[in-house]
Amino acid sequence: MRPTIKDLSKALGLSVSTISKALNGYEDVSPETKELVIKTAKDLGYHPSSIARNLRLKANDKIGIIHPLKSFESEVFVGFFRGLTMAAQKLGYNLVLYTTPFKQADALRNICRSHEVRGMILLGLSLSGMLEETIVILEEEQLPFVVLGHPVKLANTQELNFIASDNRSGVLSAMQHLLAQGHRKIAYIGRAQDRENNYERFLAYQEALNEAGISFRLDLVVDAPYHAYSGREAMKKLLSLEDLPTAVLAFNDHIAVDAAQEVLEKQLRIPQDVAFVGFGDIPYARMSFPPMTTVKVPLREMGEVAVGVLLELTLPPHPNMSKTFPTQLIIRSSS
Amino acid sequence: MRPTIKDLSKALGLSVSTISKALNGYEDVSPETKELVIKTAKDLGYHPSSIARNLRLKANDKIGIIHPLKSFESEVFVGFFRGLTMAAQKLGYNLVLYTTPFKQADALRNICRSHEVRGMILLGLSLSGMLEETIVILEEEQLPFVVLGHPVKLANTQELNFIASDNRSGVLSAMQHLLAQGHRKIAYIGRAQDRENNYERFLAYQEALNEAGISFRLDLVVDAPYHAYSGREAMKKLLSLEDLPTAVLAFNDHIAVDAAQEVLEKQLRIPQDVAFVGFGDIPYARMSFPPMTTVKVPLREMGEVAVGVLLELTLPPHPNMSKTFPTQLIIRSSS
DNA sequence: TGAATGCTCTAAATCGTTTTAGATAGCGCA
DNA sequence: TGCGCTATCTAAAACGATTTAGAGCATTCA
Repeated sequence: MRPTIKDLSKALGLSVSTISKALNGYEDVSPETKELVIKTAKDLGYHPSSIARNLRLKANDKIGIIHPLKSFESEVFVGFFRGLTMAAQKLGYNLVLYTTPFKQADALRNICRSHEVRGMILLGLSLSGMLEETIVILEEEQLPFVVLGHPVKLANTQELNFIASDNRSGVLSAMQHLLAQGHRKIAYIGRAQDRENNYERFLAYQEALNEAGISFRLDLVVDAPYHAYSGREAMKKLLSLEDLPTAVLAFNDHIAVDAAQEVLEKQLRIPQDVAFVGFGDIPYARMSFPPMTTVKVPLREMGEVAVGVLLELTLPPHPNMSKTFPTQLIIRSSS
Repeated sequence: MRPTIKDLSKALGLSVSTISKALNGYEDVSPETKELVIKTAKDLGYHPSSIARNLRLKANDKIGIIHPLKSFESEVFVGFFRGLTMAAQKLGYNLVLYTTPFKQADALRNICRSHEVRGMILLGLSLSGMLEETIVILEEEQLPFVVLGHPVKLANTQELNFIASDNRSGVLSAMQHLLAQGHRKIAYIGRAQDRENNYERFLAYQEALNEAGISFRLDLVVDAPYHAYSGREAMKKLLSLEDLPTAVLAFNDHIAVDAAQEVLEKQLRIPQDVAFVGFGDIPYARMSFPPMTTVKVPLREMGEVAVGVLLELTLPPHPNMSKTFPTQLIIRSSS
């Protein structure tokens, strides 16, 4: 069995409290004792039990992440994770992954009350419809949390803290890029009916068309559900039109790269026949052929900031700390 | 403040121990009392503190993962994470991410002794040279662990448990595929000097050449260090040779796709001028252009099995449980 | 000399559970 | 009536730390 503070106390003939104080830098321990305790602790290989400490202090060095099972399917989420781990590592915290769906409905309450994490970061819950439910519980339990990845505006809740990208300006810059190249028939592949990122990007697409005096064509908007081949399927629909688009703006890079594949296989050229712009700048946007023009979203930075904001939330007072990150158009050879 | 078991005890006029027993299905509590306690617990929103339980029971529902900061850069690791989260979720465990490098050298000892995880899964530590050091500590602390992703054979340690892919048969099948197409000048891009996966794959490459009666050409082997563009750089070297290779076997898909890009930009055709085979079958092997022929490694399954093996290790006795997973050649249009 | 002060140290409570050992009461039976 | 048995409940210790309140002792000052 590993030595506890009691073993150390016995070994030195000192009280448990003196040991604890010596180890935690209290003033009322003589320098000699302090030194002796530290040395003996090292010799015996003593390390305090973080579980016991947490119980006593109601504190901990962990940050929870609530995320759906499929998080690791998406390069975007992986980008967030990159930032989350970096920030956590830098600040001395560890990440605990709580993968939804939870077994029981109140497993989350359990976690909240057990003081095992300092707060929660919510990732990708909106797709599975878990977001609202989760937020209600977290607010009731008064556990700080941050929503990472998209804007969120809910009725019946306090003001929420979220970390999102500036979808509007991102799409506008992408559209301006395409418009400047003379494109007038620009298709959009992505969900139009959803909320959050989907909605904001689609809205901005329409706004850009409007601004340019181009009338919106419903047949140039194709829905792309969340699965691996939705880009190709959408592109097939677009290529079957009478009046073909000359450019495609996709909701994300994954869809864009997938759609581009379909175009290449049909022996069409990119960007001469169809130009492409994605969204996100995931690593493979650059690895794809041709390299994909895209709107860069600072995924890693957003993850890092999420951790920072969460930790600030743990120290009241905390005004709303939502942050929207600027995006940047990265022009590659697909457009 | 959240209700504790004491609050419940006061509210019901029953002793703390009765509450605890009622909630934990003991036999010496009357059915009526049991029902009442459960109902009241629900009404008051009582949930036991997992921290306190863990302290008392010296148990927990967490599995630790020690991994380098750059894990999320690699699709291979992300594939492992996919399996890890799936298995953990299914079995009711949560994952705790310990991102190396640790602050202090003995932070790991700390974790081991605090009983905060049931065991550790080691991911990608060999690259940073942390593997041996970590293993020594884990063995000293007697915390069960599993190495995921590559074979490992260390001196001075007990027999280790690892989860790896069958590199040899994977490379042999890839080489047979290329040889069957008549390729004789097959290049290899990857690290030849390293241990583990690198070494095994390179060895199998040589073995296949040997078997086919083709003499090994040193100029057809190009080192590819671990960074984003190493595939392109290696390919540049290969394309500057007098006697060009007609096929390329890459250490992994990332390198293969990157190298293929270079070929395409030089206006060469794939697979007519140069055929490609990767290793791993990460998602973008299929998304790349042209879709990449590759050796599929069951990343997700390996992650799942790692969790299973680790949990078995926590219940003695445990013989060596290393597992090597079969691979599968997936032929796409790059070859 | 006596009181006050300062320096170390310790006892004991506490965090929220689980579990062992024992208490109490009711009941049947001789 | 008294004994033993069963069914139900409780007291208290334990897990491993931190922290408050106070004890003991030497020194200093009036």
